[in-house]
Amino acid sequence: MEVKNGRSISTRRYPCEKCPLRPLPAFRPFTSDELAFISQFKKGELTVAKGSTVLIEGTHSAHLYTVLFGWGFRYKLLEDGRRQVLNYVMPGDMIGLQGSIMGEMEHSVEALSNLMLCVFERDELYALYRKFPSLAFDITWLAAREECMLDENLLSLGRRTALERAAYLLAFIESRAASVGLNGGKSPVEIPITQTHIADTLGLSLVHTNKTLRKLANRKLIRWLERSYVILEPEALREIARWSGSDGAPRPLV
Amino acid sequence: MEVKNGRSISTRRYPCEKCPLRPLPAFRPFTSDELAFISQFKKGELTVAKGSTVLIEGTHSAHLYTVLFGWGFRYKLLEDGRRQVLNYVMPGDMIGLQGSIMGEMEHSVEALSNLMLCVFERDELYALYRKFPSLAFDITWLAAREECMLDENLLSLGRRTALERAAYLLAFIESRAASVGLNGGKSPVEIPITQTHIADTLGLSLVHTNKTLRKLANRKLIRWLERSYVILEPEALREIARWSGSDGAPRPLV
DNA sequence: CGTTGACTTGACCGTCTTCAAGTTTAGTGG
DNA sequence: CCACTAAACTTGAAGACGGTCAAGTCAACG
Repeated sequence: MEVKNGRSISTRRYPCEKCPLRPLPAFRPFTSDELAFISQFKKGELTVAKGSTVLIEGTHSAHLYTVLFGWGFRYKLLEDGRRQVLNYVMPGDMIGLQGSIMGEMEHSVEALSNLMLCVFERDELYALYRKFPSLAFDITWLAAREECMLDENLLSLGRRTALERAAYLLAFIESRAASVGLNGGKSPVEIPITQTHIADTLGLSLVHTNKTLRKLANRKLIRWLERSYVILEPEALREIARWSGSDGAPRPLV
Repeated sequence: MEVKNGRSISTRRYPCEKCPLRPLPAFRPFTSDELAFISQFKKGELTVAKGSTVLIEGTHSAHLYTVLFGWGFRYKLLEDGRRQVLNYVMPGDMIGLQGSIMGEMEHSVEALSNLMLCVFERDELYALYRKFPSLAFDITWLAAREECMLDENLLSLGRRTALERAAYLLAFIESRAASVGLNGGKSPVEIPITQTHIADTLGLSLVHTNKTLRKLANRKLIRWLERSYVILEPEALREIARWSGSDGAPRPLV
């Protein structure tokens, strides 16, 4: 095993046939043909340490990844350092697709926890399109889903108040995390992010974010716990944000 | 010709072989095979009158469109009527893909000018994936491009000031419009939107948007002209927004 | 045991919102 | 052709929401 920059490439501990994600109800069932193709499409596993950067804005990447375990986030920077978190990445999410298709990464990705990724070759993506149209369709599906999430985030930043935004963000992350078993069996989901991350997601200052989260905590909708948030009442948060929630229909997993 | 709700379906005045968009340098060249397939994929043309709604959030659509002429915008609403404009659509942009793939539309689309659309059948999309992997790849390309634009818009809403946001938005629209000849040959691009649209895009109030645009107009970077804005100095706007601009590499057109 | 990163809290200030009252322009019907 | 209306834009004033500044506490870490 090779270790560098908080990254290490391991042998394949999780063959696709024994993928821990695939059996979850959140994902659509796959045919054995599809599974066999994905299995040879997958080149290995990459472990990224908490806090290190997976992909960097402005660079080219020879790889494409799917998250197997852990949390991360996508972000962009302004020249003077202002940072905007665009979305969070969780198990089942593909990262690096935009860079694979358009050439250069337009955003960066950082690990919020230790992260395990399935590694694919960018150069083989086109072969997938030629040989497995159903998987190609799935990849477009994933891109459309990401677009949907970004649309909702834009609505949030543009038109929701600070309290609504915070409620939306936490309810949103909770629902995604719960659907892929990120709570690890425990019922209230625990999100490993700092208030700085939340502030950079909501487009608010750190100070104001702190005061806003306190309001939610005072109402006992969330709880603070050693550098992470626990979501106690996702339903109440959704109501504050006036968010109906996402549909939860099974989605593809590549 | 049938007319209903400001919509009319015409015979095919623009066969794909004589597509006015395709020769533009903004689009990648296509093989004759691809062109032939797209030509039979296209079912007709739809004309939508300025101000009418093309697609509605929460509904299912049997169609998928590509914009041939004109301007429009995608938006989402909050229950109480707050509106967020997500992005603008211009010639060469595909609309309704998200709904075609995921079933239900998660946003609405409205025409800013009279709009002419190429109409495709949602049900034939999968056949395209089976028969023309190169076009399937192109569709993913377009989805990735949309994602890129949304990321930049999120950065803008979250981390740019009102003046920077306005400058970014106008420079952004200008560069997209210019690349597809929406200026109609005239050098400064004229954007047919109201200040209400701009406000709903920037996440600002109408009053503050008005005052912010005035600052840009006072510096002679933009000019107001009969219910539309003229962009005089895109370069200066980009500098205010600290935006480097998009790459301008040829993109696919389906 | 000093340093660092994360969180907290209060005070003050400015950007942006809201309210209110206008003007101008385009469209409509008498 | 003109009065009427609605939509879009404009402007000023007051106030709220959120930002910035400053000075803390606390836990983890070498």
